[in-house]
Amino acid sequence: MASPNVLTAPSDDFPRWYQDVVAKAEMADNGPVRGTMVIRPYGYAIWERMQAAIDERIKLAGAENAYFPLFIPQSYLAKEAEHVEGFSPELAVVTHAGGEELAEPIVVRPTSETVIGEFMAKWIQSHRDLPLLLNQWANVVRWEMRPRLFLRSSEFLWQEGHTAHATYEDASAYATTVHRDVYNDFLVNVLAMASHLGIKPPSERFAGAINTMTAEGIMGDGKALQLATSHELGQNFAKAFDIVFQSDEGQSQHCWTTSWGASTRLVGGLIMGHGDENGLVVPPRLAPTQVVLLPVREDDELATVCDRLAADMRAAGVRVKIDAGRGSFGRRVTDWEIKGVPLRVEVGPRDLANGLVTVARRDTGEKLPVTLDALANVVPELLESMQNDLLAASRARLAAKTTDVSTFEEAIAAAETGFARLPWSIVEPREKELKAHALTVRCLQRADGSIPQNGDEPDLVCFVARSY
RNA sequence: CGGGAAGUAGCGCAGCUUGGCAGCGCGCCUGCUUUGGGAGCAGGAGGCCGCGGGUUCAAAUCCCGCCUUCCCGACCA
Repeated sequence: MASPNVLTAPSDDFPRWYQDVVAKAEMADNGPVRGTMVIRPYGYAIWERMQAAIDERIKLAGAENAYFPLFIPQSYLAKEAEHVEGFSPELAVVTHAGGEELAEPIVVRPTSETVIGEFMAKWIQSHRDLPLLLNQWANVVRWEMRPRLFLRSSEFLWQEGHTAHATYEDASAYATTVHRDVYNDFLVNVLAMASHLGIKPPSERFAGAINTMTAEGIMGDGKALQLATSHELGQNFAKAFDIVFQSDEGQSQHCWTTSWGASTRLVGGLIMGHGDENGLVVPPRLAPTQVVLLPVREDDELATVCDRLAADMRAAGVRVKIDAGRGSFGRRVTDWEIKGVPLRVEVGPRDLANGLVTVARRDTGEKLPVTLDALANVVPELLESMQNDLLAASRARLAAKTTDVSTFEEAIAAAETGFARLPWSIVEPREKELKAHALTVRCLQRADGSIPQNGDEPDLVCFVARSY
């Protein structure tokens, strides 16, 4: 595969490998202000495809896109006690504007529950206005002490959904639907990433929520990464912002609200979840470029063949790029491997003499000869197999890195390399002790693996791990 | 924000101890030869030595402050 010294080996120094991939796959650069991120075209193309896939699912779940302001009056944050307490340390606050000190400081949104709550209160009058299902794609700012590209930046991009419902049951069911049909469906069917779905213990809950659902993935170094979250906010924000409706019996009642989000952190999850010693591995359904055609040298005949093959594949719905004459063959191979393009088609005179090209899979490195005429039929099948194999590999990795244990001490040992799964009743009284080992309870599940309604259910199991 | 390390060409680094011409490898540009796993030769361009102040005849080098990056903690999508 790639020559040594192109990338740091992940087994050697995982954080350095991650940075190498981000830099050499041309995903992102650090911005000039600490914690800020410049997302480069290739990284942004991946994010755009994530956005499209998530947005499609959000709309299928019935939510509509809208946009709320970046600037929020500081007083709004203060209306919900837990919310302001949770976010205060991370806020960026504007005190001066227009050359003058502001009478009331303005907060740069860390999340939009408060400002959206204010407008939900205005828009909702009747039970007929419910449910109100909103989503926005936006940037948010949460000041970070220890930033890392994509994983933790002071400004990041995300979608945040905000909904209001007439009853607890409706709100809870909707949050669960989003978690399963938007997030998990995206993770499984597009990102090809297996995760543990569950609820957060109270200590890890979103500030102001009564329940937080999470999808916890496993990274190449055995650390957990929260890939998406959905919150039931109960009536906390409805009471703080007077989001009330008249029921069909004429009673004034507070709504039940939810919020849910997934961010550019998913790009970090993609890198660390699927990447290998040769760089990024992008699942075919996500990949901005699914196939790269590489003529082995600059040559008119090879170029003609590449053009024809590209046209054939595009007609079959495949996203194709041709990379000719940009340096040596080996260099181009390595560059596209680092970028994780699923399939590479090598076009050279030796194969062509036999009517063939060579197709190489990024995930397995496997190469196979394919006839020119068959390529446009074979490629979609290969892409589909690779998509399925990546998901299977992710599931196998998650299973291999999840260890069932039965004591607190065993959990601490097992969490060195991944998830430790054990009864919540064993961990709950000693949860604070985990901190000393840099561990947290990532989520709670029912014994059958399903998502609990709340943390009060008996016989829950928990997953303990190191995390990002 | 606490502890540690570091910032010199696009990237990786040497030079700093003992102050005295700004260096190396890769990349980049031009030309030629090449191209089936990071090509070769020749020529060339590229620097506020992180920023600001101080010491000195003289600072990449010594001193002070700040900024940024990386690692380990505390906080988090």
